[in-house]
Amino acid sequence: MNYWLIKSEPFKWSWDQQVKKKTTAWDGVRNHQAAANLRAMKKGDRCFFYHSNEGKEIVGIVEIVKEFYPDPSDETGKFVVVDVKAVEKLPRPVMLTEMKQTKTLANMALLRQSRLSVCPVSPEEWAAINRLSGL
DNA sequence: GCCAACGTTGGC
DNA sequence: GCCAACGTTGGC
Repeated sequence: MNYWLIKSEPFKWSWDQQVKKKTTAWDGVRNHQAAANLRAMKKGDRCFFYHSNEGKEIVGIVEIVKEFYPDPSDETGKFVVVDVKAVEKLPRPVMLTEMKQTKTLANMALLRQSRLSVCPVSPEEWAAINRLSGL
């Protein structure tokens, strides 16, 4: 199983909305590197759900329930979506500042490339963040 | 509100 | 194909 992190501005789409709707298409990705990550996702993979701008923290975990297919909101037909389902809320959100202070996480794609909205997470990073959150 | 880091567009 | 100008994201 692979691990990922997906970002959303809570004003546009928040964790609470994700929980309420349960399963949704993760649409609107218009960056090729982020899209490549979406294409690499497999059913059953887990993703951290990160609130950008407002919050700047990981709040929950979602699971990939459907692998990539064309983004209905993209007229060019180049970009894709995956379906994600809310799995669990972190016992305690993990803030960006905490991640920056954690040595194991220094090389995280999230920290190195702040603009990338879909990033890979290594198993070590996944475990370290779970530890920070109290899971 | 500012700015760094990118990505994209368009003139040449 | 290069590069300047511009737009966007997201942290601070």
